[in-house]
Amino acid sequence: MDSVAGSAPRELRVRRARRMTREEKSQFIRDSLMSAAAMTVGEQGYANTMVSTITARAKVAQGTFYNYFESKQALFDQLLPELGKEMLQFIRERIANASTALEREEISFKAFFDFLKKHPEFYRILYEAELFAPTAFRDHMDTIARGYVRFLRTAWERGELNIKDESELEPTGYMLMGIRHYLCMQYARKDGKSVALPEHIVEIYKRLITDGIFTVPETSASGAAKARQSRAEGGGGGKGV
Amino acid sequence: MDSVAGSAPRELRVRRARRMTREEKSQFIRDSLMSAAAMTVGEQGYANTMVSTITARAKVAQGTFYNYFESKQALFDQLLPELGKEMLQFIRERIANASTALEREEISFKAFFDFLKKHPEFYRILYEAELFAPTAFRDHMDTIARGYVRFLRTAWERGELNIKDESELEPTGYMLMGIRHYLCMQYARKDGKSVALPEHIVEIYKRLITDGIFTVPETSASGAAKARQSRAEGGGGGKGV
Amino acid sequence: MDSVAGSAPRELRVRRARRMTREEKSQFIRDSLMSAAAMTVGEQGYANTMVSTITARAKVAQGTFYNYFESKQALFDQLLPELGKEMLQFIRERIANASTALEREEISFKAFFDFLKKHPEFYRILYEAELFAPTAFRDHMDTIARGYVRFLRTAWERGELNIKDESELEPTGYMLMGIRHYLCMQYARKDGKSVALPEHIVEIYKRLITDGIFTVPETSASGAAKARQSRAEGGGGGKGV
Amino acid sequence: MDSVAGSAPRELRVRRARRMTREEKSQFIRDSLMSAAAMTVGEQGYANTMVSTITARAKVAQGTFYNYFESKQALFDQLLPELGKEMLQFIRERIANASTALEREEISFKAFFDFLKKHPEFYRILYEAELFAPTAFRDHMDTIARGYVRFLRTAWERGELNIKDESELEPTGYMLMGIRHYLCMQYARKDGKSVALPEHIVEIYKRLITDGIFTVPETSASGAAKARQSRAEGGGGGKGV
DNA sequence: AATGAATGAGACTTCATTCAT
DNA sequence: CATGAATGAAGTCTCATTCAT
Repeated sequence: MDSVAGSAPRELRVRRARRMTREEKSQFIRDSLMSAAAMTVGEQGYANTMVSTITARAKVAQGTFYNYFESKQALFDQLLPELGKEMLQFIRERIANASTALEREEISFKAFFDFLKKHPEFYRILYEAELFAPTAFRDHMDTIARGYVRFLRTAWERGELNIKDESELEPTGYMLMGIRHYLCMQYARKDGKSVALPEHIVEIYKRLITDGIFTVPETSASGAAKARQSRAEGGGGGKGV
Repeated sequence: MDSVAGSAPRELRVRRARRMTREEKSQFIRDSLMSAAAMTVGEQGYANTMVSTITARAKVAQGTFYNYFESKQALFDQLLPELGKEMLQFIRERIANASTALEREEISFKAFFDFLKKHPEFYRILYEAELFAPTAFRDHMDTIARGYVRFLRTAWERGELNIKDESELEPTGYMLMGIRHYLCMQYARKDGKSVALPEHIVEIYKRLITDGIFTVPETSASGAAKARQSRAEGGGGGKGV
Repeated sequence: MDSVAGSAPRELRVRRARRMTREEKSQFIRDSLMSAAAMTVGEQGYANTMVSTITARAKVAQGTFYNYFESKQALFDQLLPELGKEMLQFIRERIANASTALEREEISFKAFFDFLKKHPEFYRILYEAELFAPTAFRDHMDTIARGYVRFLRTAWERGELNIKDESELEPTGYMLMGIRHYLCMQYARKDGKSVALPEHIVEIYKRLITDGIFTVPETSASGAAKARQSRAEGGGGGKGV
Repeated sequence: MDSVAGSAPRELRVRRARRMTREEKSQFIRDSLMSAAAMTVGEQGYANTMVSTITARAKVAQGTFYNYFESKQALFDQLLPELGKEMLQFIRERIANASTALEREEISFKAFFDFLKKHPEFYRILYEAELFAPTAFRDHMDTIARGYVRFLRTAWERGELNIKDESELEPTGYMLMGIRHYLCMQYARKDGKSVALPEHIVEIYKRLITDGIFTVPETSASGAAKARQSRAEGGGGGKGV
């Protein structure tokens, strides 16, 4: 399947239907079902997605569904993995030529939202999976987290990270994932549909992950605090001194 | 109601039932229903929570439910607001004597997880509400975000924040909310139940919000980058270089 | 009870409540319930009349209902008899000074519709009773029919009726009742509410009961036919010859 | 469908079930449901007819019901139209060779009761529809009334009617309908079941619609009155003078 | 394999009646 | 007696899954 929810050239395919081998046809139906399910879940959520809706959309009979999937749940369990793989591939291609860790994270961050724009259904498929396809959700989160850990470890070894211990890598990854989710929820959705993330949100994201948010209070009088203080002066923008 | 889902000393109360006035009894039943609903949603999620389960748990007849709530959905819509208010109160009491913004955020952060430990059902009630009580969810999120904005603005005016423009306050709030959610999801849940957040996670959280994660690359050669560089030297801990 | 559904001077009575004896109060509540039931049935029909609606309207508690009536059905069973008696009384007063049978029937006919205008709820109370208070309905119909039989017999003995045998009296009564019902249904109802019967309908009614509808065909060549023929000529109005 | 409520040779059909095509089977089930509903409504009334009763009687699962009808109400709304059409067809066939208007009305009148004997359930289906399928009821009544108007107009144009103005046609139709209903109610029902209408009732009906009931009093001294007087003498049967 | 109708468990909700105060 | 909340039986409808063709 090229794309779970891709609005593939159905007509073309249908016209060729006669020439399809048995296996091709079988594959085509499976894809149709997955695609129909993805679109429906994207629009209505898992809870409101009925087998009858999926099959109607895929233009097959209800019974056919059960020739391809054990149950509705079985399909749900495959939805996120398939689309998730696509997403990872999509992002991977973008970050290929990033030089620094920060740059890479920025590209990845943007790519995520670009993917979402291309696959608006992904938002619900992903975030509702915690409830309706918990295993798939866990796997996906693990995969993403592992990816982060790998990436962060490399960066850390190059001194590009404010991190002391290896054990901080995973939590850091989850924090970044949480940020992504919430910025997505708040700034990349409109009337239940995915839209592009405003550019300035990207900037704010960048600042958080580079500069943090809070300045360390004077009282601690640490070297770090001093450095931060100087940074605040240099960077300007602080309201008072 | 002391607590929506408080596993109050039911037996004791029941024994006193005879002395309850009508109004007290009415209040008691409403509380029982809310409490039963909260517990059930906390354990099974909104989707698997049936009126019959709630009433069985509250030890009343099914019909009684509808003397107190218009519909199952009506109760669902009240679940998060009630518990959410409690949570806010709980946190507010803790942050009363925080001096700096950072300290305040830390206390608030910890308090959230303490509340969760006390009310393990809150996790699902809160995060599944996006699906099953969308209005309540939105309201809650707005409330929290507004709280953050207020708090952050004050901090910002005191120069305790790395923020240039007021418009960054809200996104910043959402990012912090996202972090909280994901740390909660990953580190404060065990077998579907809420557990305490490990102490070291708090530390990592603190670092992120103060120092950020990534160091700015040399190439940009900005003042901020320099400062950061010096900080990295002073603070030590960077593995490489 | 002066009137089942009479919009009696409630306020007045309430003001006097303190002076009511126990029995008066009891009577007042019963009347209120009957009245509330009558209005509700008149507006919504028996099927949609709930005990809670009745008691709310009568401004008493639900439980009070069962101090006055065995069950909802028991009240339903009394509704038609009470209002039916009123109707009969109302009509009886009007026909007191009719001289001929025809005149009497006309007055009675008109009085029925006048009563209906005064008690719009009577339509449903009466005609839905066939379903929801069958015994009361049967009794009512029997009563009306007996009244007709008595009246018709007298008229017949005076030679004012085209009837050969006593056994025709009852069916004749029922036919008149059916006519009344259907003219009522079709011409004295507007948007589910009772309205006045147009005057010309009364005229048509009169003609039917005096002249019949159909002229007897020539072929029978009976004396009656001849007479009728002459009547047709005299009365004019036949379109052709 | 041959007949909505026809107690068709089910067993025979079932034995043939294997040979039924899908469409036939589908039609068979729909018929079974309609038939079961008709019988049940005929016996118990709309109010006491439950989906479970219908499906049990039709020997299908409850869910099957909803493959054929949107809701219970939807079926109710179709019950009268379907059976009503049958009734009209039944009557139409009978009146084909009536020569005079009076004869035609007599045949139609009798045919109605014959139909009722064949379809005892029709009584409740028809007359309870005013409450439980109001639109269908109104439509049916309109149809019947229009039929009457058409028929009466023709008769009137041939001079077979005692009517002066076209506007009297419709009310006349309704009066005849009302008579039919009440004679049916009183004389063609026994223990809630439809039975044949006694022959002498037909005679009484005929007299009413030809001769009317009341004789016009002398005082008016009109030609019509005189004619009627002579008729009364000629026809004999008046009890005395 | 495709079809699409049949199945039936199970959820929500209503409301007459009961009952403790 | 009045109150009004509690009760629970009963009914409608949904939809995942099965099954005969």
